[in-house]
Amino acid sequence: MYADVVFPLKLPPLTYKIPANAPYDLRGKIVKAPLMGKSLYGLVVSVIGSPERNWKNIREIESVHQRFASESNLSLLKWLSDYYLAPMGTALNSSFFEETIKTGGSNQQSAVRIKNKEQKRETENSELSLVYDCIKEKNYRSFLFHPASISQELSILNKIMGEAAPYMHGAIILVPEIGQIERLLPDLKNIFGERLCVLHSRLTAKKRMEAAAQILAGRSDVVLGTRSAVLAPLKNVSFIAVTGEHSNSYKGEEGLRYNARDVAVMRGFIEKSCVLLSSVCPSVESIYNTKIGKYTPLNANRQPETKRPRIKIVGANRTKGKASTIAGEVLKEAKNTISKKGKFLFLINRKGYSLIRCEDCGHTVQCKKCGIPLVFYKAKNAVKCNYCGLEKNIPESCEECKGFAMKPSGAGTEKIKEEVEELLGTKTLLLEKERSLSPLPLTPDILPFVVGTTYAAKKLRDEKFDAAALFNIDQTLSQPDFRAYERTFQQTMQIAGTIKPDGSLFLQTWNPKNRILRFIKNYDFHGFYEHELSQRKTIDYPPFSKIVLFNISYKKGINLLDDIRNMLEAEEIKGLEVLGPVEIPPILKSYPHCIQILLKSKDSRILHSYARQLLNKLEKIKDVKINADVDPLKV
DNA sequence: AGCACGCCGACT
DNA sequence: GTCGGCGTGCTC
Repeated sequence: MYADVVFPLKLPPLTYKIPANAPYDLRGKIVKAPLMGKSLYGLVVSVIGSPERNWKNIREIESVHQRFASESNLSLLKWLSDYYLAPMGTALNSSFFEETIKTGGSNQQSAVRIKNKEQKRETENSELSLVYDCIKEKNYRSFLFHPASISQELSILNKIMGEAAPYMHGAIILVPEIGQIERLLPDLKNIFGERLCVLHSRLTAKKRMEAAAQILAGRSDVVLGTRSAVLAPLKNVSFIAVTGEHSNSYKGEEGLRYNARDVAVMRGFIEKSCVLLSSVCPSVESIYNTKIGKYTPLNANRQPETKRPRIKIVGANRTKGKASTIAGEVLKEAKNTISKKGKFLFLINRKGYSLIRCEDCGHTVQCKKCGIPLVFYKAKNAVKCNYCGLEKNIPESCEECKGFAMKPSGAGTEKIKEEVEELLGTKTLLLEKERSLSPLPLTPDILPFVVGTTYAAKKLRDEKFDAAALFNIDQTLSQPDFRAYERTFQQTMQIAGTIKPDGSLFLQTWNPKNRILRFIKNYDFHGFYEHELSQRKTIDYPPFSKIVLFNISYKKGINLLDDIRNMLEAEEIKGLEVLGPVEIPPILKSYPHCIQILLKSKDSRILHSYARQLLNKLEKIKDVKINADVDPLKV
């Protein structure tokens, strides 16, 4: 008998001989086996009668250890590897396997103690009884809850957890960012006590190991954490919550590029658990999934419309020359706010002072290597590439038309700061990612004006402002990505959430008539989703199709582009659309060239089988690095 | 992940 | 001439 063993390395399962005296049920157990002259821990994923191929030297498993994976865990592992086009070892590596091995693997199972607080139960005739039933009876079902506010989102979650605690066996609660763990921790600690453990990427190796050991030993069966916690090594899972389900943070950009929200749904399906997705601004994709019956909407629990800040669309100053970037109406409101000792937030998603543009031909100075605009920093009197770090003097003449009319154009945080200080006679606090590392010099009581990127908005989430102005909404809307409108809508809703309910949010734009801005202004979720879905349908983009993005990084350009084009054209597959190949700016250092291919199909099986084939072919080419991204966020 | 092999720069 | 840098490839 032979066993397929997966190691936590970038490798597919490897075949080993099972020693005669080995226990019978090896599947899911940890074994020690020789690999490259060393002895390594791996996971048995299947037991087979004979090896798949005649390997020259099949070696024997050295020792058998504790169980790591249940049947469900193995199914999930397999799915992760298939779906995200990664070797199984990569999937295992993301699944707390190393942490388990290093703890020495305590094997004893202590019974889960359930705090059985007798709480008065109002007869629940709301939709929530669907959720409770689903948890109690171990049925798979995914729900989508669209609360009116973050506090409502969290209070529903607490209510469910409190109610279902006695019959919940295994639960995962996901938050998009580490900072949001704090908000849920006290209440969950109160409900679950010792059953609760926290899991996120910034835990020390030791703490992560401790958490893994607690979970594996069955002492912890409720896990609160970020993205990676969706793969917590729980034996049973009866409830998975994904808060802020629209968040981009759930998608990984390296290693196994999984989307924790989608993994949550799949894990729920495999484990027969209740999955609750929630967001104050759900993703278009999730809304679509409620429309096709994949998710069950929870509408009745949405509170009646709460008061929200007024959103005002303001046209940008059209007069050329001396006119300020900040529109008169915004300035007036800012003055008004400061006179009342209120707090005003200026937001612009561009660092530095401005860009440099040729007034003759309209060309913007760009980084030749990265193909993105160079940012002008006034204090340094230099332009800088925020991507590769290149810094140089402002070019005297235009590289396109050779003219000499190079002028600052557009605005960044520095320029807004300069204008605010000049026009309102007040100091401002500049809050940017690199500039002010924690602890923040946060004194908005003294400095009512804060200028920053949207990073500032995140940092200041719990700081309620009387009013805010957003300057770069046109740029966000016009990003060359099919999700640009969705992101703009979500970001703006998020910013609106940081303003007092009776306050105002100003959106300064060159196109006040833009349809998306109307949806935003009116908090018209329904209208926005309908509009966006119809747009996506006409161009056949997600959620009406599935996509996989390939990045092929390579060193020296013999005609790889032509080779790949020929390779793709050789076989045309029905129901599959191939966009590219196109040259794009390099993404890996030491690989000066990059080619991109986008695969798109309505049928995810066609898409995946072709993507896997293509990946195998591309990996055979020498001196290339292939990166496959399934369900990419940025296209 | 580690470990071997291989191809260009610094140097006893 | 060699030593050694890391960049690349392989592991049943």
